[in-house]
Amino acid sequence: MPKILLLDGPAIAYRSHFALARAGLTNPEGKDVAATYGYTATVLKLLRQEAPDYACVAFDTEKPTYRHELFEEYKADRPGMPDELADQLGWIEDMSEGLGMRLLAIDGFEADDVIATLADQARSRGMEAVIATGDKDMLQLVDAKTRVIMLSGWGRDTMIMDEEAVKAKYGIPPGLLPDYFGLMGDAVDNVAGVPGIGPKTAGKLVKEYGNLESIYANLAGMPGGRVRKILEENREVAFASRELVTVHREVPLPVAFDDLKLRAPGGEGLRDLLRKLGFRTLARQIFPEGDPVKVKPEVWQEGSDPIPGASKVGLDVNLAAESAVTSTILGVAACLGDGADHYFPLGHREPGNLDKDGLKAALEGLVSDPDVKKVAHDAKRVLIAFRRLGLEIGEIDFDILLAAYLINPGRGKARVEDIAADYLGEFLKTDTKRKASEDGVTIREASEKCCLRARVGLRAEASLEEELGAKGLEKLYRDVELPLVEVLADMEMRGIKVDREHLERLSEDLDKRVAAAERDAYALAGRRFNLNSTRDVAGVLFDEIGLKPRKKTKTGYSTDISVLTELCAEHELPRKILDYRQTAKLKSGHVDQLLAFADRESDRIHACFHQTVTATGRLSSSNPNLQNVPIRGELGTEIRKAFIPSHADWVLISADYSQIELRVVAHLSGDEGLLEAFRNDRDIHASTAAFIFRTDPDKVSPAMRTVAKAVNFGIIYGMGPQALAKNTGLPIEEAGRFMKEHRQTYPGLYAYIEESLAKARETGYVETVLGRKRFIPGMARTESAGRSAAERMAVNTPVQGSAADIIKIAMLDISREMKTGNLRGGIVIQVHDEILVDCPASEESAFTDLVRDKMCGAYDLMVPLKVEVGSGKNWFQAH
DNA sequence: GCAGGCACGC
DNA sequence: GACGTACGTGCCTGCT
Repeated sequence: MPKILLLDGPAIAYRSHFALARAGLTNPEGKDVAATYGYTATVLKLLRQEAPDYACVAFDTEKPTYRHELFEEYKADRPGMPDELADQLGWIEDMSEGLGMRLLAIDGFEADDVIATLADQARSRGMEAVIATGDKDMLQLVDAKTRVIMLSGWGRDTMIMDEEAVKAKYGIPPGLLPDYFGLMGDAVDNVAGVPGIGPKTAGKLVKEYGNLESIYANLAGMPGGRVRKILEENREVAFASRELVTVHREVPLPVAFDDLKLRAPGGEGLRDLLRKLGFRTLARQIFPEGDPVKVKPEVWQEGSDPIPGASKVGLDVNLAAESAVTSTILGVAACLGDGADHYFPLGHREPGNLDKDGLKAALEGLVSDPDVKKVAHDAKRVLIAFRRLGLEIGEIDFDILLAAYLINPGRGKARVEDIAADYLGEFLKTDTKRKASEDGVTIREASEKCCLRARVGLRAEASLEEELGAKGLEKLYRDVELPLVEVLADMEMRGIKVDREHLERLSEDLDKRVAAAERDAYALAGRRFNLNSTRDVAGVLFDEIGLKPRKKTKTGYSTDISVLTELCAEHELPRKILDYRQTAKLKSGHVDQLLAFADRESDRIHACFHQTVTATGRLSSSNPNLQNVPIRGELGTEIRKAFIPSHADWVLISADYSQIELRVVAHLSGDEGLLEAFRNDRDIHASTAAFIFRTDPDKVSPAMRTVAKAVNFGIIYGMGPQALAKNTGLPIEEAGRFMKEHRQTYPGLYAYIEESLAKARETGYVETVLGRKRFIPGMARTESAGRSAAERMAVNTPVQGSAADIIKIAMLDISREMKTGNLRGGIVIQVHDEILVDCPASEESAFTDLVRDKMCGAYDLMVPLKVEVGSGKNWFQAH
């Protein structure tokens, strides 16, 4: 007989909290995770013990229930949920879903009612139901096929209550329990009951007469004592109390019963969650362990025996620092499919390895055959290192980092250790006491670590490949992401040249401006203070000068840009602080950064472009970050002028997608109005303004366009009226009105948003045009802020991610054609919707056409893709 | 070494 | 009473 397990979420959570709150269980971040731990352990035990086919966890919502409406005092005396527990609810809910169960929380009803409804549905399907709860009211649901597991204190045995057990305990059948509890009342829930009737009398009455109706029907025949009198006087209370303790069995549920089938635990969210919570033991219970990953590195040296070839090689490079392009290559590990682990010490300082050419030749022999399958964690690093060594390696066939990223992009860069834990059930011990620099690390130590990483690649490849297939990510991986590795490697190695003198001048100039702003600020404040310290700044502004604080942060009063801007009207100092911040930030955060990263000889910056970091599929950049180079204002212009072509007779070409995200929105939603606007190449913001202000397109003022732009933009981020109001300076009601107008202007868009949300709730993920998936935990959260955050991600990700898909295809196409055409120029920077090319002036027109064609033709949307191309002697001019 | 506040980009 | 617009990187402070 199929079985459903119905869990009373709040009951298990509370029980875990009170049992374990003092145990001091914290996660690696130091946050209290006790309740979550207890909850998870309890649920795992129940799942193992009951082995259900279906399962559902019910939670209460923040909204009042019908019981509160019936009865004002209901649960009035009950203290609110303790903060430590409330803070963990999101985890508890995510954990429930991760373990394969559906989460249900229905406004207006309690978890009990949801459970009762499902128990009834199970019964009518001839199914067995097991309810885990701490609430005795639930016992009324017990029958031949429905059992209740009463959870008592932690560590104590739970009591399984079937029909017989209920009769044994209360002396009455489960169906009469509401009458019994109604008469008795319940102090905890503020259910009055009939005063003067306790368990004894209630039990006697119900046993003898049955339900309340029968009791009152027989009142006349009762002996005329105290009991009869109080029953007569409290008829209404008796019935009302019974109603309160009776569970509601017809809660409207948003899911079909079949949706409650128990899924396999897992989902990428679960691994993340377990890691974040630090539940290693529980993780091992859920994801069983594999064979340990062990290596016996053989350090290759002059005179070593030749290495027999292998069909598969796991590779890793040992670098002295982060940057693959610029740091010393200490060594390379090559682990053979079914053979030994080899380490090639190419750059260690230890003596005795002078035959670099011999080492390289041996290494190349292992990898140069294109039929040998090469596996690595972070193929880009390996590719760049091999190129710098001058070794032919061809393509790397599998990148476990990239695969793990596509399987779960929400996690960010997965370390080898993470992948080993998730896909091999192995907790690697790779913690090195010393940093992995060449100082103090012996070749022996380095080879162990490096080979271990390479070996994990070989071991994990199969399950990652399988997972890619299972999630429908194979094509995205093979056709887009893996080939993109080489494109990014090219970009990084090429680097972008900067004008060192220009930057140095700028730095000096900024220095003077910073000093001036500092002087003025001290003068206005009447004393010196630390302008970089928000705490100091707040002290001066709010305590000493007496300006009114606008908003708070966790640690004090906020002094961010919006606050200071507002305060400018009242005092001169905020203006100076803003000046100081802007110039100081630009200097240290941008100008000096660029100078520090520019190669001493070539003046080129070889930033890293990361392919496996963002949750949406975008690239990110670091060392330095070239994707947040200032663009606005005089200083933005000056900084962008520092980015120059690599040679005297070369140029920079910048190509920008125009409104790519809104075009993607038009495509995804198929909204008529948006499609029409883009198909006719209208100014989308002006066009929107005409609609929401109900005016002629040619009568749209710049101010109206700005508002429309903010609304259009906000859609992509799931903005609400408050945010719009703040953005535009409009009153909230007006902002709300424009959003409503917007909704009426683009109904298809809003229908699409609803569909996306529904899909995310149902499947737990959202996807882009190329099928890139992001798992969104928290769509079923009961706490509204947490749920809203999840919903915004669900809406934004397909938009941002599809745009990322498209520009990645364009980069691949540009790169391919560049190579077949033997062009000498190449891509040097990507900034989400912009590609920057550095090429000889003689290739300018070829590149201009190439970039435009490939960017426009990257993907067939329902609207055209528009690209703006410019060129010049620096990045500012090219724009 | 790490969290929080802030600011730059899309 | 908290929250309030997606995705990043990196500076600085101030605490441990």
